[in-house]
Amino acid sequence: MERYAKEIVEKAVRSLGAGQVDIEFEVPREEFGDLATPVAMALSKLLRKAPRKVAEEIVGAIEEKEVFERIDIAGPGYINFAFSKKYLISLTKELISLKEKFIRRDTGKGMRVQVEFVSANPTGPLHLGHGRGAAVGAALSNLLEAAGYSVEREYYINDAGRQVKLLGLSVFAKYQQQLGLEYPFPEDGYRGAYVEDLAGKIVAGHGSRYSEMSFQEAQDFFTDFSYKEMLLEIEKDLKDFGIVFNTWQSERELYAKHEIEKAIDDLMLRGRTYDKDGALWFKATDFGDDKDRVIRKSDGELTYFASDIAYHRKKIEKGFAEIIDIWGADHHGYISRLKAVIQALGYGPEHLTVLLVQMVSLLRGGKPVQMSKRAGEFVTLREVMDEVGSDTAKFIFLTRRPDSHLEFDLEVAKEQSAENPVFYVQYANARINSIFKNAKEKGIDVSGLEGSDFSLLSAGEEMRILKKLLAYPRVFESAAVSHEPHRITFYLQELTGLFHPYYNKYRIVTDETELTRARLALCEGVRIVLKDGLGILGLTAPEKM
RNA sequence: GCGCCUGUAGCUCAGUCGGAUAGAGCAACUGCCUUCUAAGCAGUGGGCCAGGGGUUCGAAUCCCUUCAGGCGCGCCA
Repeated sequence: MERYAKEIVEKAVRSLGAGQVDIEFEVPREEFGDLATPVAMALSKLLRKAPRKVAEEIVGAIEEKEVFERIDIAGPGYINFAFSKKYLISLTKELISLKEKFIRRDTGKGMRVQVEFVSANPTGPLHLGHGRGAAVGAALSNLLEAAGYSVEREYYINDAGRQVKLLGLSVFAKYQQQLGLEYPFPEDGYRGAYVEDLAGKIVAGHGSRYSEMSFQEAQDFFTDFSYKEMLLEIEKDLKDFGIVFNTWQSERELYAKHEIEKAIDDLMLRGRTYDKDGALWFKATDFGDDKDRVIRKSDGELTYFASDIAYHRKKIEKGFAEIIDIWGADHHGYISRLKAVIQALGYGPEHLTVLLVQMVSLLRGGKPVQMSKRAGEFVTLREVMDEVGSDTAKFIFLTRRPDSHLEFDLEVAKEQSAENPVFYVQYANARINSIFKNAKEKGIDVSGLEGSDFSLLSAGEEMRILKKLLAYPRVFESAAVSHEPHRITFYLQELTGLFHPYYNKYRIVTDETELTRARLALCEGVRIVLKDGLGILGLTAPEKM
């Protein structure tokens, strides 16, 4: 509904000869109307006329008067629009018959986008911070896909570095110890209970077969076994959390397919590297990074950054129009060097978007829970899923801006469970479902509701719901372009915040068949939008609660 | 020391790229179930938008600065 209003106002402004102006709309407080624009105030300086005078001229130039019930000039120079009921009804009918097609404008036009998220090292189970990244990444992917982009959801597996080897060593040490042998546990080894479990599995499966070996001899087996087990667990956790990936990119594979050398050669050919002190450096400072970065150390080992270069080069080669990386905020220092890589490879820095998801501090009953993967102290995503439920956890993650710090109090999340906003939203869907069931039992025809007589909807609550429904495309669109799924979450709470009181005050299914059908149509609209929003957020839409 | 993020109701958080009287949930208190689901509804209270300067018709929002919290600054991964 905003799109059309915008065209109308744009036309009017143009006819005043004001040239190209970006027309902003906002949704004002109800008594002012449905849409408002401060454009006259912005123009007043340009045209050197009083804002209210400009507003009058704009209003005078508007031709499509029948769309609006009234157009007012108010305050310092706002133009407030109130749509005519007839226009609102025609749009609502479209919503009900066209469903998603009405909601979505094809902004993406099939452009390919990759969203990489979670990408936790397979050296331990996923913890709560990964859960936040997963919820946000999945929701963003869904959002972009719905907006017409072709989205690839990728998980990058760090299966090549020192960390997985350290996991292997940790398990090896526990294995020896479980067999009653002396073996020093590595200083900075992984200490979680899952390391014992991995060792136990090897003892159970292979007995003392590796007890006489040095780690040197056994490391391939221990490392591979351990990280692959962890990866299986991670995959299962994500699956149970309702997160789907399309591709899993292994770091080892980059090595195996010589992608690393190719990438380094590429940068060398482009003249973006140099040798110093026996090491190979990338000239990150050419593209605004603070310092140059080492690709190959003087001992010949490649750095982790070398893999990152190859990995991002591969993303580019796959031909994505935009690459989105979702990282924990503790990695923010790496943005500039990777943007430098993108540019060194000949692309604009905007080709890569890094979305930072801020840290999650975990509390239990107001007291902080220390999180350290190495020390084995952490609360896993699995535990949180079991304790508070996936939908609740996701909802908590998705009611915050990704870049705001999050305090996740397990006790509060559990206590609130009964009163949790997620249920409030889902409950509306269940309720509507129940209403339809009731209507069918009473023998009411619930098909072809877009053809019902909407003019029978006269209550203020009904018009308010209707307008809220029609505002959804705007919310959806803005959430997609700004990469902020949480806007959907808040919107759904507002929508259901209108629906529940309405339900409570009015009876939907009555003896008056036509009125019933009109109200059912309104419910149908709510249901369409609710399901769409919940789906994007990756939440279930239960039919019964 | 430098860089990034954050500071809004008792708590957890929104605030539509500068707009009208700053919002929601939770917590607290008072009422509502013979009627489509009470995971609901009606109502009450609650704020120097961390502090201070500036920019302009107009600032929670932009700039400067101070304070507080978090994170990051390796030939680590």
